[in-house]
Amino acid sequence: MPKNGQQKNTQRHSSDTSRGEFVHDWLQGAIRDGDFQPGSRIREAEVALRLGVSRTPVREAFRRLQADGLLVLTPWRGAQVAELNRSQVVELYAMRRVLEGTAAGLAAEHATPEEIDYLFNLLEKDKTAPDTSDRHAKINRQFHQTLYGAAHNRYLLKALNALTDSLALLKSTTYEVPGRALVARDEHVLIANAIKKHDSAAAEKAARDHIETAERARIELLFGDS
Amino acid sequence: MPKNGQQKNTQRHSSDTSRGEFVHDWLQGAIRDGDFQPGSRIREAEVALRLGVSRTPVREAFRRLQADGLLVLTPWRGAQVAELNRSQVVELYAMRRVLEGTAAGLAAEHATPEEIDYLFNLLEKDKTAPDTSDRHAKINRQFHQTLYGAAHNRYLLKALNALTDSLALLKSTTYEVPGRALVARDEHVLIANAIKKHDSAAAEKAARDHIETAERARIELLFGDS
DNA sequence: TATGGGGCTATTGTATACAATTGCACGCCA
DNA sequence: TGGCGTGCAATTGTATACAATAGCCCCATA
Repeated sequence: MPKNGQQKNTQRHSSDTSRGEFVHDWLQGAIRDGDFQPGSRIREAEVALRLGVSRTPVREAFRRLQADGLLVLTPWRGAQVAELNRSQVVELYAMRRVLEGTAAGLAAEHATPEEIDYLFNLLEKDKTAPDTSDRHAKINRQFHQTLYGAAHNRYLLKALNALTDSLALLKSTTYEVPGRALVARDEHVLIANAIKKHDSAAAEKAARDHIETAERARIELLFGDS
Repeated sequence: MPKNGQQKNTQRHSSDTSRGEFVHDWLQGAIRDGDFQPGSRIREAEVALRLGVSRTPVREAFRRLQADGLLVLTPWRGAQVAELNRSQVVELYAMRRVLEGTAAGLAAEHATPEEIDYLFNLLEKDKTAPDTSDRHAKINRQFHQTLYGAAHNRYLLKALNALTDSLALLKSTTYEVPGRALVARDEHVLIANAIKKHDSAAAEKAARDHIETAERARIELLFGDS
């Protein structure tokens, strides 16, 4: 069971969403926030008890999270939070480099003026934000999320969200690496500028480069070598 | 309920897979083969009766298929087979162009000699195969599936499989377009040769071009204009 | 005849009882 | 003392009963 430091909303789902949906969202959030450690086992009955529902909607949520790659279900042994080994992390970043680059390239072609404005808004906010890795990480998420949306391709969006969720299994943030926030901001500026100029190729390259440095920071953080 | 021309294996799932898994696979196959029309409603009870299981495993399968994008579940109204409108088809092919190109590029770097051999094997088989669109479509699937595997990236593989499943919603095959089989074979040869030469850039380009002509054939087939 | 409201039916959402399987602990035997 | 087999407890898989909801049909009324 999660440690539940600041008491996640464990009570009453709004009446217009099904319990299964509610459980799914709760679990997804709990995994994202690191309340469940990767590799740890999650028992249906525990979750059901905790959220005040029966096992049925819990099982449905488990199946969907399995399809999303966040849970590993073994017959008769139930659910474990997925773990990423080194080669998986490498493959994940390889994929992300491609998709993030594609998203930036498409955004350069299809982004609306509002979306572009919002990107620059976030950059401004990032510059003036208090210097905590949490804060930067949050703005970072918004930046990328906006970028994904600006590509206007629902399959790409879905795939990128799936990658982001898997990445959340790594728990720590590359923003914990000293100096990462500044480098990342500069890289974001490059991406945003290319999008504003509708320079698709430049946007794609900038995004790929950005993911590459993020990957290096991540590998450093995780494995302590290059 | 599907028409079930040649009697799909509706009886007894092998005892070592759960009923939920069995139902999931059966439904996935049935949708792929066009036994359920896109947009048509699927009732839990019907499937349960048909496969001789209770509604519980059926619901689990529904949830997973929803996550895969094959079903649309509306609260209190159940499941409908997903439909693709024109913009979705365009977005889907844009995504596929990227991923297929990436897969070919990675395959040029990482394919094993066995995988390369198998690709050429399939090309040979395609050349000598009886000239029915079904046969070509099947070999085509194997070729692409092999290509996906040769990239050796599990996230890419998963994303490509999801796209392929969605594409199957379109039911008809571009191989029904006269002359498509020959063009496709030539394009496959280009891809395979580039992979054999470990020329990543050429492989990527060849694959993207291949998807582009496939898209044109598809649009022609679906909407009757360029 | 058109329209709106009320109840009925079909269908899904949820809970719970029960079956099946696994892993572990304990004890027996070499 | 160590290895193996058996039985039990914990946990998941499945079926089914029941609750809740939405859509439809029918009838009454203007």
